[in-house]
Amino acid sequence: MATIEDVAKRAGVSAMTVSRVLNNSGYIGAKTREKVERAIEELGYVPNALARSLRFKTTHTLALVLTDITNSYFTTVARGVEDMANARDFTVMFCNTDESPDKEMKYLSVLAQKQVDGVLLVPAFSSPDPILFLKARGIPVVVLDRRIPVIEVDTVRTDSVRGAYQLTRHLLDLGHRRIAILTGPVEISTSTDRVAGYRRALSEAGLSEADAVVMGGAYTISSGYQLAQRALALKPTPTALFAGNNFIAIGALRALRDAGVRVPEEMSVVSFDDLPSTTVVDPFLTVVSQPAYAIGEQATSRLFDVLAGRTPTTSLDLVLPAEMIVRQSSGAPRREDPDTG
Amino acid sequence: MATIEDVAKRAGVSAMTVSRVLNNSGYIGAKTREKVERAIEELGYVPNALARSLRFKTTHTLALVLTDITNSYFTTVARGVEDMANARDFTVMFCNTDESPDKEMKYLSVLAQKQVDGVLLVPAFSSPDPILFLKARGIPVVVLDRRIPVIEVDTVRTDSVRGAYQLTRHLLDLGHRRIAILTGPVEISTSTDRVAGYRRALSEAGLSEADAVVMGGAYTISSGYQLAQRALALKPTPTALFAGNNFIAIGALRALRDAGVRVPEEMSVVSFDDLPSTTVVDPFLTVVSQPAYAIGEQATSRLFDVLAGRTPTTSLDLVLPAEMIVRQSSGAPRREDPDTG
DNA sequence: CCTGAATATGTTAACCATAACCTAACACCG
DNA sequence: CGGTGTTAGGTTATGGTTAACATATTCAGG
Repeated sequence: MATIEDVAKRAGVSAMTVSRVLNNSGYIGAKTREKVERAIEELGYVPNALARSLRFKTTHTLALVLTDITNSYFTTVARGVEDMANARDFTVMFCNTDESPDKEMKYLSVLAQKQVDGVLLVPAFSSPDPILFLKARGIPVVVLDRRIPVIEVDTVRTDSVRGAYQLTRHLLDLGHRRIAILTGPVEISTSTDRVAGYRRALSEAGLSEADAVVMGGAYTISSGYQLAQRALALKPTPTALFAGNNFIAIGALRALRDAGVRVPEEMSVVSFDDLPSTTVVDPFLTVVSQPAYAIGEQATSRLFDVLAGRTPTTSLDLVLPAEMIVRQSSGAPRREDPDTG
Repeated sequence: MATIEDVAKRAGVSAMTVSRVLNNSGYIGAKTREKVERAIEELGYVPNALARSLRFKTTHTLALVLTDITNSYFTTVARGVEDMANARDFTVMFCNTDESPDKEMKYLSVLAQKQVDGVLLVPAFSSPDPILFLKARGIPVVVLDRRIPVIEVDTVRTDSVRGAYQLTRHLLDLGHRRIAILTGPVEISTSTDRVAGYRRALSEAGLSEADAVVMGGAYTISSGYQLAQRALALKPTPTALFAGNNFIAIGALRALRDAGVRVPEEMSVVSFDDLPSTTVVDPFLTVVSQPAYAIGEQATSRLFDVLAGRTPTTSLDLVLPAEMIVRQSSGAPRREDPDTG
């Protein structure tokens, strides 16, 4: 790779003159400019961004640290981040933590070393440590998707409470009274928020604490499968299942298929998170759809505000609304005596 | 962010001594080491990778340039790349080109500036220019998914010819004789290869050139929808559709649904690319499944070989086999006089 | 013809980390 | 006790770019 010095030699000028041509700064004679431009062309020179970054203390690079890019929800978030970053001539590094706090910290350390200008973080865990680590090193962070309790940090997320409330309310309106919620890890805010919305809807409908059926597992297909199996074994059996995310929904639907339980005739199913429209011919699942792309965009936009020094005194907690989409997987419960399993 | 000089001052030693502690090189007294380690701890110091990279001419960073991370196939490729890179302590920058050669070149220029150690490229177009650009700057490239004609470059891809042959053969074995292939842009090697495999199967089955129904569009859902509509309007109407990728398959299935054509009773459908198992409850589509994760892994592994100087004289063209999975979307054609539409 | 502003280009130092080289103290040997 | 090797640490220069400063040329106006 040619350096600015190589270009300078070839053009018969000093490196500084080449720099001026490159950055259009200061005075440059017309002939000199031409000579320099020719030399740049001939050598295929591109400036070394490392050297620039070392001087200017900015790398024009962001990092997106998430749990698993393979989850279509995060894929879309990532796309929103990348588009917004690209529009400002930033590039994005991406890192999968697989929900491992260890992997997360390792990545954050590497990212700090690589001097990224900012980090977009989907925390693996509800610990303030990763945030503190970044703040201690002056690296701006925006947390996506999940809340981090205790600590002050910019956050962009979906209104899980309201989304869960809406879905539960929808089921209640259809006549369901025994609704099981199959949710992710209890330590993660999305889980607790969705359970909170679910409980709120139940209590508003006059149901008691005892009517709530909360089953916690992980945000995975296999967990969804197992939770649904356990829900089917309950007496009285729930008439509706509320899946805490798309993976749990897929797992639950498979469990129902394997158990020969028809949806929605024998069991209604609703889910937080839609399935990607690019992989489904005929959307069937009643869902609350998260504004994944917008979350990526908004979080990145906030990060740029912080980078530009446009930082209001208070930290942001941007809560975007989810959209409920009623489809065929939810219907009225079967007409039976509601008190017999 | 603290620098090595800050640490040195705090520990009362020179920067070089700190460097020796960090890299475990040279002699260090036990007390000195302790003092330095304490200072590092207290300041939360992490070494500046930019400065190191500037000296060592390696950034431990790769770039993955692809068309759209939102396509589940590429998401999985990306995951394969990231896992392999992470195992060697490399980070990955990702870039969506949206099949635009312009965007692609802009990204490559930025990546060259940022001194990435290597590029994994899913080319937007069958032009050698991007490869030449990188090679001129001494940046190793591995091309994924698609062939680039004319030029010598390492490539890792699926055996499109054979995969398409298998799918076509499968339809022929079921008794289909009028099979339409709905494919992507004719300039992209995956399209031409899949059409080639399709044609080979037809001709082996004793069908003539005139029996081939090749319809080219784009690798998008809307293109799949339109192509299927046009296929339905043909006389004689095909009895089977071969979708060139997953998006085309989804579009085609939607067109069939909207036209009230049942699959597989009235129309068999097969597809190159599977749909992600994480979004489908009950896989239905007969497909050839690409080893997406392995493609990402293998390509990255090859890149590391090149970086390590383990470069055989000849360039690699690694062609991984696709796996045919027969499901319910393909069946025997309806028993009619095969010569009347 | 001289002065000062405008134009054009070069030199030095800094960003941060470290390889290569250099200095100094000490232990051990004959 | 001088010589030599080991241990422990510092100094300088380098990597590529550019801000700040310095120098040199040109030109207009008095």
